[in-house]
Amino acid sequence: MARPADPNARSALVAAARAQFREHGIQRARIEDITAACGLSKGAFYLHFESKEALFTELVLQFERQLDALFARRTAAENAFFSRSGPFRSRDFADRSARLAELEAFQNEHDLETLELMWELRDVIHVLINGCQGTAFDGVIWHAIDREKQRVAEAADRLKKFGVIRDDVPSDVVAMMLMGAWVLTMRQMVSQREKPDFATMVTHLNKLIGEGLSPVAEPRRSSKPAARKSAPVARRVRRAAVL
Amino acid sequence: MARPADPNARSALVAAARAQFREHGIQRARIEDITAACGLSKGAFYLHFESKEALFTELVLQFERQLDALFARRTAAENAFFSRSGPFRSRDFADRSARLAELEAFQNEHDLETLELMWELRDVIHVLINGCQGTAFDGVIWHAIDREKQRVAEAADRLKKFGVIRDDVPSDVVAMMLMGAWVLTMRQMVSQREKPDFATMVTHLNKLIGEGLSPVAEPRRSSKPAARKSAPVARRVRRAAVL
DNA sequence: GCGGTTTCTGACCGGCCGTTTAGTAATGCC
DNA sequence: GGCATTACTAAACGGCCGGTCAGAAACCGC
Repeated sequence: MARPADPNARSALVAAARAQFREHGIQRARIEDITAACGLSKGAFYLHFESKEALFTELVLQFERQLDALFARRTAAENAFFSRSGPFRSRDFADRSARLAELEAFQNEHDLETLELMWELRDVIHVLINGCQGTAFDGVIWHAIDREKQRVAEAADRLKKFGVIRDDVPSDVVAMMLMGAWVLTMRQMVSQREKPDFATMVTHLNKLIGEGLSPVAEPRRSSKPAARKSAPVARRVRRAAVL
Repeated sequence: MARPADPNARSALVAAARAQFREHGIQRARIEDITAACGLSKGAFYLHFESKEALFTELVLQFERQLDALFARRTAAENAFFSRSGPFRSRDFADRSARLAELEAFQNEHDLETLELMWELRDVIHVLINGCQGTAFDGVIWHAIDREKQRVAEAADRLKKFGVIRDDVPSDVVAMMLMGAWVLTMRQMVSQREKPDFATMVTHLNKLIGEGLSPVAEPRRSSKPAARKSAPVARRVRRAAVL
């Protein structure tokens, strides 16, 4: 054998690199700063990594793999739910409620898992949002967000068909709001030292969206002036857009 | 006199620079590419601009000035509205509606103006979001977004106090959704050739938020089981978070 | 056409930084 | 301790590109 390598040099370099990337972006992060932070010389970097980009690629791939896995699981769960749950025609209120509670439960769980991943890799995400224009990673994060946005929009469409949510608000607007809030959440994470309370955040977010989406009582049709027998289950005051 | 300068060289350079910035970010945009796109030589750039950064600074300042102006006008309008409109205690439904309609009207108008500005400078915004980490412009756009977010949150707080919107959803969550949708809208603009239909987008966005925020009928208090005489103005089904 | 003036060119400089490499230090084994 | 082997260092290399400047070109008034 011979001189053994510092066993934690590599992970130290990764950590230091993440800090530098977060601070300066990929382009302006300097190798020498990364190695200096670990008490190593510039050249030592290349004992562990092919290049600066290779290191970052590693981080991004890790992020993408985990995100893909989450996405796949969530999509599968949604598909299973909708096919198993059938067309929701049931008038049985208890049944509907139970089904919706199930949907809510696993969506919430997936939300939290996703937020956890984002927290773990928040510095990488920050770079992917802010500091990779013109690099090979340009657009990676937005691609993921668009995919997620589309998933939400499709879920909204399905729920519309089942009459679970109102159909006079375009699904892509709904998706845009929901995912937009996620983007701002991601953005905030970077400067936070403590992990925020994701659970209540998700709850509030979904509450607001969910209730904004609940179906409106049908408007009186002037062409069909027949008196309704039963009161509508839900009534809603017309509310102005005031923000 | 002498040889006259090309009268539209400067504006051509600005246009070419914007395209390059949009494509590659500030750092990687090359002076030579900018000038070449105008049929000029590298040196010519410096006849018109101090430096690459100076050119971009000019664009950013233009953006900030206009955004500041819009923000100031909007804040002033809101303050005027709330102080003039008083504490909204009136039970007069017609009066309330008229006031809210007024609020809605000018918020809508300001939204559209702001979107127009963003469309105009969408390439600059794109760089401010994606391509300026570690530069002097790092955070500029997020600062503006945070300011706007805070404005929305404060407006929501005021409306809560007046009982116009429900108070069980945190104002900052509301603001996050609304501004998040704006961020995604900005993001989308970059790749769009045609100006999208801002008016209906704003309408849908505000409708969804507005109605998600409309006050819920008071829950029955078990401690005060006295029968209510009049039906509540608004009732809402509990809706699960399903996206 | 000519002189004077301003515009514009493009070769050049210089710094920065990623990457390489020749050399040195540390370590294990005998 | 000596040797083989591997880890690590630091100086040097080289490409890239922002910025400069000496000179060429264009233009005006005459």
